[in-house]
Amino acid sequence: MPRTVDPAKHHARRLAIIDAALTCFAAEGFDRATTASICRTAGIGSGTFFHYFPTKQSVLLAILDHGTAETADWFAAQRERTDPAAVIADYVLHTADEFSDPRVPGFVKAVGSVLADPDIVSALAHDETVVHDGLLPWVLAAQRTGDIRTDLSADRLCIWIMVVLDGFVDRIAARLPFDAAAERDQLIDTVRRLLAP
Amino acid sequence: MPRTVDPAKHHARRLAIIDAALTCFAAEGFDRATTASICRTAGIGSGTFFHYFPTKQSVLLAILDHGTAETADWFAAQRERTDPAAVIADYVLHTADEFSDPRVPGFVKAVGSVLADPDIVSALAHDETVVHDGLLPWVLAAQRTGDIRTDLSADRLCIWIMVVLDGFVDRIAARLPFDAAAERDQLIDTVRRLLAP
Amino acid sequence: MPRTVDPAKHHARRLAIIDAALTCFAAEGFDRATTASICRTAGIGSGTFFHYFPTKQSVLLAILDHGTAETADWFAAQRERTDPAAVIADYVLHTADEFSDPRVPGFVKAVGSVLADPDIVSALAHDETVVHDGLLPWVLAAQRTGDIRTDLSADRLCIWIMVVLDGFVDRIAARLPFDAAAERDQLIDTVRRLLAP
Amino acid sequence: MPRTVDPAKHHARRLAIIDAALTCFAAEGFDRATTASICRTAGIGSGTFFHYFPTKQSVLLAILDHGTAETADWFAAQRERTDPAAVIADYVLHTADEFSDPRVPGFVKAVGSVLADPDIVSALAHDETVVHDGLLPWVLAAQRTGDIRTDLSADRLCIWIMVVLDGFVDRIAARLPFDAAAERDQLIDTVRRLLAP
DNA sequence: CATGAATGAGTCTTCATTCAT
DNA sequence: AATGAATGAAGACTCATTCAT
Repeated sequence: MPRTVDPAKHHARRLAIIDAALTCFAAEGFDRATTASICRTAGIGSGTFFHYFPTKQSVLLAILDHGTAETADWFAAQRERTDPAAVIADYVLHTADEFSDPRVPGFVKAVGSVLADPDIVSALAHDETVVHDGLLPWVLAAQRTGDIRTDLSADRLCIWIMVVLDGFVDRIAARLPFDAAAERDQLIDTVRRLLAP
Repeated sequence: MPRTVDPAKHHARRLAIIDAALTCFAAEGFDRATTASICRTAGIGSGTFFHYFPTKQSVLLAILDHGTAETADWFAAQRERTDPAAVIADYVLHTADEFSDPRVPGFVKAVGSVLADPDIVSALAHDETVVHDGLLPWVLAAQRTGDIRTDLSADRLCIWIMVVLDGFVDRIAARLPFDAAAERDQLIDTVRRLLAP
Repeated sequence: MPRTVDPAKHHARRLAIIDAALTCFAAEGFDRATTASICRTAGIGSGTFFHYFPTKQSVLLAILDHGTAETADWFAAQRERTDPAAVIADYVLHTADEFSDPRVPGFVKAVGSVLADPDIVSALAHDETVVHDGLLPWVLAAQRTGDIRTDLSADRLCIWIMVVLDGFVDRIAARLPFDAAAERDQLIDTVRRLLAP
Repeated sequence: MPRTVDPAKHHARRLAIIDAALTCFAAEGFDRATTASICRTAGIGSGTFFHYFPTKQSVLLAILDHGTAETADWFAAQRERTDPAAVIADYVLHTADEFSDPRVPGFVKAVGSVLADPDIVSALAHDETVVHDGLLPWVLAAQRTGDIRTDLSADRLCIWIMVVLDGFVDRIAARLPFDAAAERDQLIDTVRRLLAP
């Protein structure tokens, strides 16, 4: 049965390429990362790369989609929880932990240089939506319980949480003397101060 | 025996090229902005460009140096002031206002994609230092007067102010529904919450 | 102990690939037609293609051989006829009819772009020879009966008939306002004028 | 005055590239001729090529335009002549002579493989129009003087002249034993027979 | 036999940079 | 000083072909 050689293998290799591309984009930026270097990192030939992805840009989109899906999964896993403020705090910490993959901050910067591309922008917008929509019910609930301030709409509070998280990742990416682990506490404290009634 | 026909003209043209490059980098990112497009924007020939700057990268450095110098000037101008908390707040607002030049957020993103370059990193580090050193005495003074918290070192407070500012500029650059003018108040409030004793 | 599961099936599939290749070459030219598109047209996998033909070029040769064989068959079928002038005229019309397969003119053009290849040139030369040798006895006979001119050698008359036919197919391939059906009469008249004593 | 370095030089080099491309296309066909080989033939760097022509295809168009312009010039030069039949005969011989450039027949074949491209088709259509419109008044005049047949419209006679010329060039391109010089007389005789009343 | 995933040589094209004028 | 023509290194992507299953 020589139909599809092995769907699992196909999927695994696709993931391997995505992973290699993430590494390269993070280390060199989108434009400077060559498909050749991605192939070298993934241990494949250039033909294989283009067998899985039609363009260099399309791997970037695949990475973003992958991240968005993971975020959605995370929020789905919280569905049964009852303490909204804790969920919000956990999300902040969860995000901070994701940044402990040393490639993530570099990757975030890399994406910044492709914001001219409408496909990328729309993928990012979708990701923002998923985060925002994931956070919103908990923020609303926390406002209802009086755990957090109500002078700002839940919508804007979500956005400002994301502002602080963005600043945090930027700082890590800058690789200045900034101990991400040590500052984790400060991050959660800052968000708490932001949300305090 | 005048060497250069007109040193003032030389300086003016240099600034014009820097400005054109800022426009192009902001709009297209560093790698995608071509020297040709910078020349077109500046209304000069490519030969002229390389007469003023040896490489494309060198204009980027010039832009960064220019920004750093302006920051230094701003802090120098505050030297006589007496209310440290107000100076800090003014710096935050001053920075937010700089972002009202629609090119700045785009430019910040553009720089993010060149962080592999040591010259750029060192220029950015210098800029950080200038901000940090500009802010530090006022933060120390404000701590001394009891206006702001003292549970965190002045050094780390400076960094966290910059975290929030970085997140703010990211959000503007993302061009999401984020009204920079309207959120200015929220920005200063967030910094106030961050610094509150 | 049958070697191939079914020799007839093998032959049929070979023909199907030849036909698909003819379609693709005609529509896109030899270089621009990809083996992938031939496979798609034939409804087979790329592996199968190379199972039947060792190279893309070899299918082209197979198409040419196929056409040459058909021409030889046509002439073989006339062997018993007695009116040489009519056979010549019929050949002209037969050729014109072959061009009514809309792929033929395009295919002829496609072949034109591979004339650098010695194998192709020799296949074409063989085809020319078959036409020439098929035509020659009838032209000689017609000269003997006085039906056509004798101031030119039979050999050169054959060639000039082919010149006119070539021009005709070119014109069809150009898809200019040239109604092949309507011009059939004109074609036969032109050949008649060419051959008139 | 360093404005335009030298328009004459620019034009000369453009022509040199066109000439080199003609050589390569004729020898290898459009698709197989690489821009690299054109550059080598023209003795320039690849950058220079793309400084003069935006794409490989655009040189092909330039060659076609060049040929069309020469045809138009030829007809313009005949404007004062009074013997229409002689002008027609001269055009046929003029065209045959053009084919004595050994590259022309190969080039004509090369063009055949790009007929999928609308830009090429439209350039060819324009060329056809120029020939047709150049020939038409003389054919009409020759019909009026009774020098040539009138049972076919002047329009169709023009087309059939082109059919014979096309067949002639094909034959030369095939490089079969076909002595173009010797067959020149036969060509003009064939056209005469075609046009005879 | 039939398949399609894997390959890498080869192509067109871009663009920072040089230099004669 | 200012220009823009010339350059060639480098990169994304295509596609004929191979081979394990």
